[in-house]
Amino acid sequence: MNVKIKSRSVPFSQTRTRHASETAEDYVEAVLDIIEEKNECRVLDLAKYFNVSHVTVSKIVKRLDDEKLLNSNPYQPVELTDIGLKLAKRVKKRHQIVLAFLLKLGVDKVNAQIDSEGIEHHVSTSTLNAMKKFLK
Amino acid sequence: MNVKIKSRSVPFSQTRTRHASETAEDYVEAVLDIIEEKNECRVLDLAKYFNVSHVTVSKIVKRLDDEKLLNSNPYQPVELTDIGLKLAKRVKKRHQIVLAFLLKLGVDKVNAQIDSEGIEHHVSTSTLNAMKKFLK
DNA sequence: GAATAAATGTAGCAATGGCTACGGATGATG
DNA sequence: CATCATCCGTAGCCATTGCTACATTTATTC
Repeated sequence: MNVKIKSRSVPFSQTRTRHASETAEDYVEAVLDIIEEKNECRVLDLAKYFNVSHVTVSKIVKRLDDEKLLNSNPYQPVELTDIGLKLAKRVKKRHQIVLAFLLKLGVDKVNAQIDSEGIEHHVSTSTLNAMKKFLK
Repeated sequence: MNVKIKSRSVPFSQTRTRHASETAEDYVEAVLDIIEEKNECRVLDLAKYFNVSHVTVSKIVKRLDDEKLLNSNPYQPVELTDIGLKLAKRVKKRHQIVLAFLLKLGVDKVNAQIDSEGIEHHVSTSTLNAMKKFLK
């Protein structure tokens, strides 16, 4: 009963674009985290957070500034725009749900932490709701 | 005493490298799927599968050939090496577990299918085991 | 206020994953 | 066996995410 090849109407399309969006989500979430902790977010904070060079951060910040998710001025701390803040809060909430879900599922803290960061970008509303239900 | 920023020992490191590995996993799995269905896997089969141009496939196939995951000769079908086959089977199994898990969790078929493809690359052994347990 | 350390920016390179345009190979079919 | 459609490879472009090396700005400290 040969399994039909999954007709991939959308899934794998535009990998590069999708990765760029994931980066945007990771960055706004990180900026929110860092601001909550230190009251400001510098390029170097992000570089440490993601374990990359400040140059990489600088480029991405520039792009996210263009996309109106961040406000950045030369040699100044990075700030979230209203849009960026909304996105960050949404992403952070989703992240927390995924993490809590994995923990309740029985995954150890370290792996739950790591996996939730990778998984969160690939969770549809449908899956997120199923996770929420499970958590109750 | 302010909450420590999650010490990301490894998680976010080497995003580009990580993405390349995910691509490798996706490709060997796809090759296995396609061979099981049509007895051979051509560049164009992969292009349709991933909804990209044959050029993109061609480049990636070349890289995976260099990495000894595939055997490819000009104008010939793509084949899996022993290493590639092992990887493909492992990936496919993991994929199936994630998919079954999402379905049992109550996610609808369409979203479970899509999400499982994104999630599978970010599932540690620990999380995979928790999913297996849940499935029993 | 000048020197210095720290933080950012800029230039320029590589790898990955996209593409279009074009040319060569293979295989059917007349 | 010549033609032609299909398949595949190559050239060359772009964006993203990495990097090192070097320049500039900001902040501190003497």
